[in-house]
Amino acid sequence: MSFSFATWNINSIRMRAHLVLEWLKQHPDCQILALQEIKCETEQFPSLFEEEGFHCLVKGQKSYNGVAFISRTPLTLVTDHLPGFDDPAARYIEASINGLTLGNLYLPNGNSGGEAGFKTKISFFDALYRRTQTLLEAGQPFAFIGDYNVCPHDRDLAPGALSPDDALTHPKSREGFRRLLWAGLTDALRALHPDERIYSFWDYQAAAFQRNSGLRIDHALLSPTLADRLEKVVVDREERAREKPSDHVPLIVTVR
DNA sequence: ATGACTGACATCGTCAGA
Repeated sequence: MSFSFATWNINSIRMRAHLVLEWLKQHPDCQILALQEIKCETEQFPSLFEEEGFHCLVKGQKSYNGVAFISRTPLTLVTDHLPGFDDPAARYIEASINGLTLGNLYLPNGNSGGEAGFKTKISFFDALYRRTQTLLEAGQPFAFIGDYNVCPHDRDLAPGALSPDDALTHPKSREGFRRLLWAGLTDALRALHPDERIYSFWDYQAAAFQRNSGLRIDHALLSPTLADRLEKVVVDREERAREKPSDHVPLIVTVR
């Protein structure tokens, strides 16, 4: 018996609700999908999914950001913000389902807003580190899934895809990610595919997908007992070749 | 040196994304 969950930065749920619904129908084994950048207020989240029998938890805001879960079975809201991250942006929602806790996160990009913008990114990492400690102490299996806006290692980006001083490869961003690994979490994709060139994002510009000039910035970090149950990780690259796609593709994790 | 793609908006140029 296995359990699958997925994460997908959708870049506007209102523009791509049909893509998400089709994807859910094509992936009947995926129990729960975490979305980022829904780019709408909570009340504007498409009713389509509940009409189709799905259960949704949404934390939205006007214009930007916003995160949501779409689930085949009922799920329980744990929190709609990251404790200790003092910012009104809708970038985190946490739910429990079948004894598993899932944190759905959208980390700040960190390239805009100057020094303060980058600081916000680092303070999100600090709060996520503290959340990791809290959940580790609670002892339940958990995962943090979402758009981390970090290429953890040089093999996680195509050569030349970013300028050398980009916030996505900044040493402080990478340190924020590595601290979560030091705390005991497992990068699910790298646990099973340590060296493969796998990306989850391709820019809309300059034919980035055609040139495979991509980034691996969408990640699933697993708690120790969940990592022990890890079976499979798939990045659904095909989704980027569709009509009017998101610039990110889904990442699907299967555990026993 | 510039513009490139896309989405949202108290839209028709500007900001944010990564």
